[in-house]
Amino acid sequence: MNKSFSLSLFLCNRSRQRFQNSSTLLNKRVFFSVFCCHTVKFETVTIKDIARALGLSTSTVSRALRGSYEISPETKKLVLEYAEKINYRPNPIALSLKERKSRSIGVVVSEIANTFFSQAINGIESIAYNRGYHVIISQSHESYEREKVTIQHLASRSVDGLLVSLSNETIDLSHLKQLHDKGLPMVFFDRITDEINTHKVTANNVKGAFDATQHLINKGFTRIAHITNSPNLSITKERLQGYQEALKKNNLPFDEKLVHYTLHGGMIYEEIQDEIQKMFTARQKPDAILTASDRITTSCLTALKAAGKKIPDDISVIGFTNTNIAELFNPPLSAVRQPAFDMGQAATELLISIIESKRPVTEFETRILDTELFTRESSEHFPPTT
Amino acid sequence: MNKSFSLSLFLCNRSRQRFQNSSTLLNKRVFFSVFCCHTVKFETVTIKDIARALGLSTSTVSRALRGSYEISPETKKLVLEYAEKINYRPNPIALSLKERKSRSIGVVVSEIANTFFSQAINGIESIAYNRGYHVIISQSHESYEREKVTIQHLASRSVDGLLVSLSNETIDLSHLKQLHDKGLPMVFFDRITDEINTHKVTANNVKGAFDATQHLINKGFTRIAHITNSPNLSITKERLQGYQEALKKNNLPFDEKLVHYTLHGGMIYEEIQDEIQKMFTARQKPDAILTASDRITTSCLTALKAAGKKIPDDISVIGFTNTNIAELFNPPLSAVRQPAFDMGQAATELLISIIESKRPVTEFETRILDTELFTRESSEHFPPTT
DNA sequence: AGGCTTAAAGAAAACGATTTATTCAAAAAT
DNA sequence: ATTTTTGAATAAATCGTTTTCTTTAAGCCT
Repeated sequence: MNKSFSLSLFLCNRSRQRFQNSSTLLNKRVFFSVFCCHTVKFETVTIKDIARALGLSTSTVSRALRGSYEISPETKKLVLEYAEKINYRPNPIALSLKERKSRSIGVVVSEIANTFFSQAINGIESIAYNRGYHVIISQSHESYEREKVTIQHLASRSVDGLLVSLSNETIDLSHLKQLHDKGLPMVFFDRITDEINTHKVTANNVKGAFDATQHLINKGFTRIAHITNSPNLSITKERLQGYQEALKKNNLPFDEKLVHYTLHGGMIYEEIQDEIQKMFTARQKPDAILTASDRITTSCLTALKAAGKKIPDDISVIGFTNTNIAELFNPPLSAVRQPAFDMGQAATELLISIIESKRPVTEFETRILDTELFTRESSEHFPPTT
Repeated sequence: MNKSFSLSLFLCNRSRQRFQNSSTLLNKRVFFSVFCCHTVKFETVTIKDIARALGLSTSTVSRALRGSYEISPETKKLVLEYAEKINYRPNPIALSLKERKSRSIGVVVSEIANTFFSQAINGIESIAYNRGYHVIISQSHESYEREKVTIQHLASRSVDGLLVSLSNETIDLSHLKQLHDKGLPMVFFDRITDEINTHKVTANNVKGAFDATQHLINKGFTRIAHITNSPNLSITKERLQGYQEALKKNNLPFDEKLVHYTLHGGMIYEEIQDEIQKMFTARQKPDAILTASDRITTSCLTALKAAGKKIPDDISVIGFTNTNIAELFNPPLSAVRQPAFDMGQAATELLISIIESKRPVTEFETRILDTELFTRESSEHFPPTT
């Protein structure tokens, strides 16, 4: 009695819903629009369907599905079996609304097509998927504007946290500060900032640059140029510091003119080309170059080749890059490699720890992971200085 | 004045479109809901707050925000001004629940750290973000199991459509067929299939391989090996076909032993190394190699170098790859380049057209985009055959 | 003046799930 | 024999919006 009543009520609701959908169409083919209402939809099974089919209430079904002690074993079995049979999957959107979280994290990097970032993303993904989070990747393409837009995009309540590596152009951090103040969990990696107090993960750039510079000095180079990102970035400052420390330790003078900043991190080839040009028309030419990032390194090699410069005969090169084909270059490229995968993993673990923390997190850490130096032919000295 | 209102309204609508949600498997959910029920929450302003503050009903506020004619100009102004003041942003999750779509699309590729795919993703992103869709990228790492899991993950009602490039291992397509039958829009790109009737985007692999082979033949090579992906993939068949057609056209015999399949697409270095080994221990050694993908190409070059083979003196190489530093290789690498960015764009446009179609789409197209051939030193013949 | 239209706003249902509060027997305790 | 407890299920509120259905009051006709 009661049962049949609720059934008919349900049917009533169903048909009303269909009607409502159809009315959004401009024409009046009501009967047809039942089948192709508005945009075509993916048909899904809900908890209501199970409840109706078994003559139970939605609350009972919900509890049965999650094994609540309040439900009798027989009912549980019934529900679980039927759910399995009709391949029921909870609607994650409804869950998100209820629980006020989306189980997704946003990642903002300058470019995917960059060996460092794509490896870091693999690290991020490896942790996130295991912990049940989706990863939404977006690129700033080294533009402050695009970074702002894309972060706004992600943040409008659709991600539970953010993994950020700042763009070359970014100076003002208010777009991030605002979100951070509102309580959106975020972790910075690689290109970090002092202005926001949260977890951070970075490579030991000071040591990486120091080691690379020391290596060049050991090989006998004395006028070492440094082509680097924009001065805004943390990695720029850290790498410059390592470079300077190595010079100082070896009593070599620091010449500002040997430091070339590129505001787009090698994304604009002409920018690098110009710097190479300047380098070779200067009165005092460098004998080696330390490049500060993946893109800068490859653009620089391309520009040197275009300018007809031979490596290492005319000039030596060592670069920060995560390519795994440095060996195949002509000549094989000496490189400082960052632990990209591990950095991505560490950043994601830290982020999820904030997201899932039961109380506001106030103690933050900055993890610094070691780089690796690979010396190959591109940093040889001709003639060798034994 | 008026202008600023319509602007804020516009921003409102835009942000509303951007949304993504998570999907989780039933059993996992249980664990997490227990685990993080008191997590710190991102404070947010809702339509209710506005209604309460202004002494209006939520329906009035909702209508005012979207400029309904039913609301008086004064009320509209009041609401819009207040919404602007407290920085109201519609909750995309609630919208998704209501509209039954997430405005997000899922992308499944084998690897991000692959020049072809990262460029294709740039193309995908460029269209998707303009149309107000989030992009969720996931990787199969060439594994059938991971492809299945990740697609299930994406599909459990959290994405509006899927952009798929199949893994090397995939033979059985039932995981995709099932979703397709249920009405989930999907478009295949690069590694496509005949078994599912939908839009597809691919490079002209037949012509690409034909041109590359013809180029090698023109240079005087007669025993051309082909190292390629698993025989399951469409691209494998197409490239093999182009290769065979070129041989046939030039009256060269087709030798099956010269075709080397790799089941993991170069992801496992040893696999390539073994094939190279076989190649050079065979009775009849090849004089040139056509490699069929980015990873295979680089792994192959690494293996040749490790085996002490000089290119092009000992053997010539031309490969499918989208790297933009082919010039920097030793020697500069001849390459067939796919229009990755354009392919990503085309696939995304087609997918969104299905998603937003008012009626079920039954007519599908397969777009075939031309490849480009770049000849460099790696495919020279020594001594030259004039 | 009574009936009709219309403008403007509010109430309530809906999206799909969870959860608190409630009901209703039957069993246990007084 | 009445009250209390318990087991098992349901009703209803909630999450934030949209949208259909009502209501209210003012303005307009005869």
